[in-house]
Amino acid sequence: MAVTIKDVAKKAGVSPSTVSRVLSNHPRISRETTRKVKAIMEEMGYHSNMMARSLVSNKTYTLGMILPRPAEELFQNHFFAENIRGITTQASRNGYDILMTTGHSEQEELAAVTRLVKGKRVDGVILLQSRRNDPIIAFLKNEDFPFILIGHYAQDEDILCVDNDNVQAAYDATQHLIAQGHDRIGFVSGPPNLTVSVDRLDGYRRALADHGLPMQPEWIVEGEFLQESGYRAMSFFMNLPERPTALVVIDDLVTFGILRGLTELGFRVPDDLSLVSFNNISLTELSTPPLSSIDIGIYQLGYMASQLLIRQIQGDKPQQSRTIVPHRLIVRESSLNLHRNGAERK
Amino acid sequence: MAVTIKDVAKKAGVSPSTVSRVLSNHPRISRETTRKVKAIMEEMGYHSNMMARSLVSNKTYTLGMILPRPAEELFQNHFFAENIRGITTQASRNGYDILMTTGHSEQEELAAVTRLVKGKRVDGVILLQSRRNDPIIAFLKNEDFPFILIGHYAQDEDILCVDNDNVQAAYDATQHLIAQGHDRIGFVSGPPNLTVSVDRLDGYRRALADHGLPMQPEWIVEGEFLQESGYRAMSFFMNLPERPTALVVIDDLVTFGILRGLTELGFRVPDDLSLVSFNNISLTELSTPPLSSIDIGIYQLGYMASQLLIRQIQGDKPQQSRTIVPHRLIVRESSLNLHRNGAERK
DNA sequence: TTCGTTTGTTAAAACGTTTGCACAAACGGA
DNA sequence: TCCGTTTGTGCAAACGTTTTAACAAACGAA
Repeated sequence: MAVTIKDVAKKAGVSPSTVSRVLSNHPRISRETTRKVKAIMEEMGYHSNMMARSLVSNKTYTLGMILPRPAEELFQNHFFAENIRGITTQASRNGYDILMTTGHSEQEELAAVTRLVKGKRVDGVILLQSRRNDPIIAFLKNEDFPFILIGHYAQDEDILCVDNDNVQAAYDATQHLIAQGHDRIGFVSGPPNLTVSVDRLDGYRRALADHGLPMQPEWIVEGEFLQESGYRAMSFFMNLPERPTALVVIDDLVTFGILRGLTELGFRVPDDLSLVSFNNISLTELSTPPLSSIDIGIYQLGYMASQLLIRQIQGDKPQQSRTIVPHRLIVRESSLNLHRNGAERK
Repeated sequence: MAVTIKDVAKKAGVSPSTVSRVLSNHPRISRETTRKVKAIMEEMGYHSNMMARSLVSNKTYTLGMILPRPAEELFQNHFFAENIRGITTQASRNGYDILMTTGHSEQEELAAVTRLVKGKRVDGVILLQSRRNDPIIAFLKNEDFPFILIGHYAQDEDILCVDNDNVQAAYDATQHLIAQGHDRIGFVSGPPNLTVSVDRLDGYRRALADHGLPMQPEWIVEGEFLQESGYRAMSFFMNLPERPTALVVIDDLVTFGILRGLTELGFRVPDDLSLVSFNNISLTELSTPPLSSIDIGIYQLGYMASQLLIRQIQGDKPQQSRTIVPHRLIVRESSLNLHRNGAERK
């Protein structure tokens, strides 16, 4: 049916091996043969069969990726497109494709990875998130299969990963609010089993401590990466006898929930409550008021992950296992102390 | 290295062919043999090598997908995650994976598809968008390779696709505004070479005609699927001596641009200008005011595309080539005539 | 002239499956 | 008892590559 290496060989009057070597730029092939074979490949419309090729070479030029399951999805959503774009851009630049799968339960996810790895469908795997005691990480590590994690794995710091310095990022956010004159700052966190929640909470605590501000345990609220969590956190805070005047929020989406609640109750941002959150998704600048947010370089996280994984596949072991993508605080109206610039708040 | 069918065969005391048949549930294999072989596969941790398998069977159980290029990206962004989620969910339910590639130019995109198709890496292709005279469509059609388009291709109605009835959707949007008492309705369109722009403009025109409202050519503005386009359209409209009182807008993102501009200039929505747009991305309900939008079922578009493509691959030719995913107008504050309910506008 | 080296090519095995064909054993009807 | 059919299994070819080892030819130095 399709044109094979044999067809080309026959027409060119050479052996299949020669054609294969032309394909892989073997140094021992003469200029004349190369020219002739290439011309005939062109003429016959030859394209090499990837399946046959990778069967023998044991390489697929494909990276695997597990899509997050519905539960975590909302968090990933905005993150997602941008992150994937980074991953695929860099991958394709190196001649790699991306293979995506999903699983509808933790078990199915593991089965999917197993299939990709054991079935030799991919050369490496990119993990978009990790849970505590992640069985997928255990499996990949045990198989000694190349993989990279976006984020990091507190239980094993030896794992190749691309991450932000979330402690510092939260520190910066908190410090920014302090600099605006706030001394009653709350924190809206995410699920406590995610490293990202732990890290950011830590940064918040350190900033308070370094500036001699007291830590109020009731000013720390946990939730999901969902709008509703923000809404709930908002009503909790606004019903306290002693309210915070500013919040550091784990995710922009949560902040949208807070904002909506505040608007409904007639509170104003930043006057009644200042807000800084994380991720800097595109909508933060469209909201009213525009939201201050920490840009964590989502595209770059994906981009670097691809790059480092491909390097590792090609045998280029990186020096350190953790690569940090820099973050940047984008100050917008939601945390600007417009009306009482620098003045202390009563 | 890895466990092969031969290893299993040897240990089970049968031939490789028998093992292979156990794998594919061949009817002629005895219950006893099946049991034994499966036990041994389990014990040895056997997983079949996909490359070898698809080399001979000529099937990959993989669907290909080309990511839209940077230029179109912003439009796709919100669309994207949701759409992909639909595609992969349904694909994985049928045992298919998704292979993604990108190209940085039209030529590279075509090369990528060629590689996937000719290299036998995928069983079918999903196209997320189409341009006029799309060379990819021409190629796939010429190769008689299974593919499906999300959207439709005006130049060839015979192509398998999943689409919305965009004419009707725009009709509904326009009619809704008319029902709110508007008789001066403008339209903000997208790039004129995209079918979606043409269809929606058409629906808008028909609705006006059916209700006896005159068409003002200067009330139709073209742009990109970008915020900035909205901003520009807004200043154009608001500077007209005779302004429209409502707009139908091709995409939610464009509406965000309009909204921002209006807010800057001190205009209010819906009082000074009512707005209805398309796609109903998650942020429409978070904006102030919340935006009326036509929900086009992005997830379902992806879901159906997967399903129909897989059916076609498996030889199940569908009756009609075009499948319509229903749309739904979600009315929110941006088009509700709150203060003068039903009253005619002067 | 001789022989070691370089250059260009090929034959054949291997990668891990699937599948058409052959064949033996078991079965069942006459 | 005989023979046609069904049932269960194995042999070997095929899928389209890559790659090792071998070899012939050309070359160049002694």
